[in-house]
Amino acid sequence: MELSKNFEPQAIENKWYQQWLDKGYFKSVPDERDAYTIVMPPPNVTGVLHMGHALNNTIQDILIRRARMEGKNACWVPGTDHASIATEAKVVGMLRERGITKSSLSREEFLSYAWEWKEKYGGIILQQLKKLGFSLDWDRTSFTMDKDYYASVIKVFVQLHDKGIIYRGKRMINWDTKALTALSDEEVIRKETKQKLYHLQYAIDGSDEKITIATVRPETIMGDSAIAVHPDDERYKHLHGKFAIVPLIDRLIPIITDDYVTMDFGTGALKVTPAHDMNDNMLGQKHGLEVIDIFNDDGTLGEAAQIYIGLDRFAARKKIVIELEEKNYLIKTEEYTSEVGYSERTDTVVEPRLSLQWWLSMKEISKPALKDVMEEEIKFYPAKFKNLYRHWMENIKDWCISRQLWWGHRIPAWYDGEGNYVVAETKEEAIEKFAEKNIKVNPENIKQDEDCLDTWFSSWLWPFEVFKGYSDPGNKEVKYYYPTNTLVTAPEIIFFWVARMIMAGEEFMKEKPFDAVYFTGIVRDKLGRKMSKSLGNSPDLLGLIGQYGADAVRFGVMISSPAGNDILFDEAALEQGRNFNNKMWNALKLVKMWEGRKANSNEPLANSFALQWFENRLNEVKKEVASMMQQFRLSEALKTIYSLIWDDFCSWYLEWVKPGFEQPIDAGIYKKTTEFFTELMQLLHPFMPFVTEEIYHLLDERNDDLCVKQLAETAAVDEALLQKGSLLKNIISGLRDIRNKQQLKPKETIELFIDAENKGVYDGIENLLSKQVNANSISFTNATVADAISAVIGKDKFYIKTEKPIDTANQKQDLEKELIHLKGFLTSVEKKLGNEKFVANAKPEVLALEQKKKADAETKIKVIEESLAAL
RNA sequence: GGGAGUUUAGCUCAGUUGGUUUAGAGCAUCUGCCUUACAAGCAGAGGGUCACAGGUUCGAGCCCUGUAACUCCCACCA
Repeated sequence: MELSKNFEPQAIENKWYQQWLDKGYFKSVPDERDAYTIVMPPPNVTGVLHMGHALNNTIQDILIRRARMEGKNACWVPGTDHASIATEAKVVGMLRERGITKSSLSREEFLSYAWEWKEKYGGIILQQLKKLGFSLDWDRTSFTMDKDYYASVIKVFVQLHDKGIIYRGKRMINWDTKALTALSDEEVIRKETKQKLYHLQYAIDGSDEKITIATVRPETIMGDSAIAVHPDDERYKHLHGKFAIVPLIDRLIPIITDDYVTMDFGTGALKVTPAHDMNDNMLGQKHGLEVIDIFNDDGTLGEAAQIYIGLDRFAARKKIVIELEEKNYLIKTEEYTSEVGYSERTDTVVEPRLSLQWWLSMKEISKPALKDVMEEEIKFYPAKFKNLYRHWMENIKDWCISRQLWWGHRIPAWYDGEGNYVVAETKEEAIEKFAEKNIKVNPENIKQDEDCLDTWFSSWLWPFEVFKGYSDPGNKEVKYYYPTNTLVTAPEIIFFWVARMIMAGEEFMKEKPFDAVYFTGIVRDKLGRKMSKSLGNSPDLLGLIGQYGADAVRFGVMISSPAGNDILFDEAALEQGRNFNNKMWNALKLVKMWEGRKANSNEPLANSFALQWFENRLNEVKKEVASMMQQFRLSEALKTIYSLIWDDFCSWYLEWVKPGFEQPIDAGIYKKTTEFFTELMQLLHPFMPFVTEEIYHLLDERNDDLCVKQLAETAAVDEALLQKGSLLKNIISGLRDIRNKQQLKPKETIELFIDAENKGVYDGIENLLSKQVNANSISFTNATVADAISAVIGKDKFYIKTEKPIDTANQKQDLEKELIHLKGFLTSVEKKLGNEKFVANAKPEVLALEQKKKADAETKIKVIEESLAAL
């Protein structure tokens, strides 16, 4: 069979993925093996595949494929999140394009559009994930609004309400004036924003005096309920208990004192607007102030504002500033920068306002979850996120879980129209509950809450509810798969999701949801900028897969992704992956070329060192990789395998066993070589599944699939043999360097003389040495060889005779350089050994090592000095 | 304002309880090679007072103190 010049990923990716699916390798059912379970963080149904998904899921696939090859029952569960607010925004946008407004639709009509949208676009991202070869158990695909899942979310709400953990309350919330919904604190992004600090004069009632306050929100003065000053502030002491007059609307407000006020900020006088500021609200409660909400839901000014009614808050600000200035209330404007909260979804400035919402009390429910992580029942990789987690958990606030949206799980609260409500799964149950409370209701008047739940109130159940652990407690599946093994996710959602999953796991399963959390970095461009639509630096992933191949993309994101660090994405890494594919492909071509030329040679031992050395090297790396995988050092594991294949296998081993041009290869060596190749492919397979599967099948067409080939036990490593290999490689490189410096062409042969300290070291490697440095003879000697280039490598002295005249100057320079280095080194070692305290305190093995270093350096110096003298 | 992290070669990073050369890798660079698997390649080389200043120690990239720069998280100074 003729193999193509280069590896062609496009030709084989679909073939293998289809075969893996057809053979059901990714399917998992409980059995007697150990489970290895990962639930995929469900992407939003609005999502399209981007680098973050590629990174995140490649890591999961590596862990899952490795576990599968280790003989575990690997189960990786896919799914999508309904993404309440994000999806609703998309659907509203789609409707707008069709000329339909949400307000013109009934809830049912809107939801049918939303479902239509979800059916059409919601599965795209999962289809895209298949292109990267991810070994997900597709039969288990879940959705946070599947019928059963939906029912569980409702049940959870009722259960927590009955337990008193969920309550309804009017409190300050973050209001999104565009999406027209409340947001949780986590959905508010604080950004430094340039603003203006306006100094406004309020007249004092019954006096000619004025008091000046500073504010960044002059449009809220109509909502003012007081002016607060510090009780000890001498400037204002005479005003305590007096009233000020709000400009433009001439309302009287009291001047109150509170030590919350900072005397040296602004003017030391603060306008208090309890309806539109978290702190002012706190002050308002303390002092029993009136709450005047001057805004409509959409951020325009309402009736209560009295002026500029219907105008947007920012437009109103401009107009009011002009009016205040005209009427001499504005006396100063300062540039001022502070943090302003923006909605994560709509990027509009969040309006703090008092609102009746549903809340989840976090205090008790968070305790076991904090313990899990602090006591390492759940291990975080990297561990630094433990601190972050602890800090958040210890300062946790109640979670606002209601959203004024339709796309999501509708809150199971029922109102009788008379100001009473109950929480129940169905209307029927609600009627019963009303009855229990002795509230007479007319079933016709009972209305369900219009709001739905925060998206995260459903996804926090994900690790067990994908196995129906809540709806069908103790079922076979949840018992087998839960707790899951590893969660792989971005640190950005540690509070949104990770923390809450742990709480839900402990609350509903009485058990942690996973053993370990691996936090990936954020994918940035090569300049370190976050990937974003506006910067246009987000690469077209499907395009890159087409261009470089899925394996190269997987290689590229993994090689530049050390655990816990952000990854700087650079297409060069993909090129490296593609080149790696070709390297392996070409090695395969070489081996396949030998296939027809096998012969039983009488002298297979001639090459036995190469075999033994590589076998040990392979075992050594297998052990290293196993240990790195355990510690989630995936990037390092990949680098190690890469170097094993490229350097040790291709550059050294294959060159050592390679027969001469058109010469036969020993059958035993051929067999061993294909075995090594197979093991390499197996080791690499979790990282690069397609190319390895393809090569594996081409190595031997009788092979079953690599995807499910079980890893064998690793044999012990012979250190001495590895050391001998290193020595041989050093000598070869050293002699090649000399050949380079003497400008010897590859074809020009040399005669090699070795003045060896111990000739035995060269047993079994002489022929490899002569082959690799193109020597037509090797002799051992104890005398100086005339007219030869000399070099010291290791502890031995080498003489090279060639046809060409020797460049002595060059050689002398090299030796002298080496001598200076060695002498410097020797001095440092001697200094150490001359230090009594070192000799007294250092561990014996350290001392012995230093003594050995000294002796070695001394011999080398001696040998080099001899060589120099002979020049 | 509080907290965490980072700072090692041109770039991206290893460096695991302080002791294996006078600090390693990949990429990039330079030199020589179209050598019969691979020029998307081969062979070789150069490149770092480990951010800075002190300290502890026989010995510090690693431990301690301080400084600087950058990054991230949290927080109610209008």
